[in-house]
Amino acid sequence: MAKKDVQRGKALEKIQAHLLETGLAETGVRQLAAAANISDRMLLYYFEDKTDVLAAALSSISAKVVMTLSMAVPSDAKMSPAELITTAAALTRGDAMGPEMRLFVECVAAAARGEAPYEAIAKQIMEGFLIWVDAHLDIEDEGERRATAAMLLALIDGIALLEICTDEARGDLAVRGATTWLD
Amino acid sequence: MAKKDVQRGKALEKIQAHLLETGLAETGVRQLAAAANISDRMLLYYFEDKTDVLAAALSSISAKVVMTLSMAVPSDAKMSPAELITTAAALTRGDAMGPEMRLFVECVAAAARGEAPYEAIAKQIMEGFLIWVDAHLDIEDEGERRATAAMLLALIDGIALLEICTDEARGDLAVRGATTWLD
DNA sequence: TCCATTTTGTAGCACTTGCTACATGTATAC
DNA sequence: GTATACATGTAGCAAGTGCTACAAAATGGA
Repeated sequence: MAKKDVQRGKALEKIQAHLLETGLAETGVRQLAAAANISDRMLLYYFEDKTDVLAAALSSISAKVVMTLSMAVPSDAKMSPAELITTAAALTRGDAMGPEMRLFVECVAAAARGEAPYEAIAKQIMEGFLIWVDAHLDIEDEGERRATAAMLLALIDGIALLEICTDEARGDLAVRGATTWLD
Repeated sequence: MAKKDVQRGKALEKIQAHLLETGLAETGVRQLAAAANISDRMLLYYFEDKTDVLAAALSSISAKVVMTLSMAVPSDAKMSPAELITTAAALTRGDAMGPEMRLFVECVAAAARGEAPYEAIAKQIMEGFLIWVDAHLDIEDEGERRATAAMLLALIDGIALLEICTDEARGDLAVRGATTWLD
């Protein structure tokens, strides 16, 4: 029994790396199994079914994202919207979390069409982000803070979207625009 | 020859409606054909292949989106960022353009994984939006206007994303946050 | 009318999909 | 050692994929 769990864990890690590399394009059981260096037969021995594999992998990635965010900034740090956007942009853009953001967008899209594990995952990441933003906003009034947090979250996600289908320069531009206006 | 084109046009319109209803979830040739009330054999008689069908349908939808945007606002109207966000939110959210926005997000996600017709379409819609935003921004300095436009575009897209995977209330909140800060 | 072209249906191919039945190997408990 | 549970390979199924070959029908021009 122990061995199964260990092997399952190893497979899961390789599959996470695979998803971060290739997105949701290659998520067939045979492809996932190949990424984990095992047979599809074994993949479905370690996991209930394909949905179970994806849910586990994506959930783990989402947890790491939230962890990364909270580790990167002292938990009691409070910032202005402009500072927060700058910080968030530095974290989410570029190589560090770029793949995660792309994967996240694909999850949202998959969630939009109601596919099985994606809806929950997309929501999970979104909420995690929102809590992080809210927690570091230097705004007393709760109503205003929540509205600002929602706006900043949308902005961060939107910049990711913008970069996916145009280029990095557009992202830079958007960040610059945000910092000037949100000061 | 004429008949083929006419039938092709009819099929195309039904397929557009189908895509707006169901997103990119049901894009098999048989499913697209069913949506157009023809046999798959005929669909591939009217169009080169599946990619051709989707490219034609999505391209047409994207053109309509751009048209809707430009029709909704006088071409010489200039607005502050806050006014523009309010206007854009009113247009893109809700029943009027909601389906289009959802479809757009799915296109971006598909583009992220490099699938055939989606990359071009996503870019096309994004650029159309950007031009529209830029054209109605009441900002003299070109550099500042372009940065602000990119930021607003990201914000609009981000709000769409936010609404897809949480709910409408979050979108409201984000719009409120945006209008207070961008004034 | 006859011929050529366009339009349409039937059937199917080669491939991928998620998943499973069955058998065999291997380790562990007694 | 033998029984029992776990682990893993081989093979394959039923359904779905995009697409096409072939032939019959409809259409139009001479």
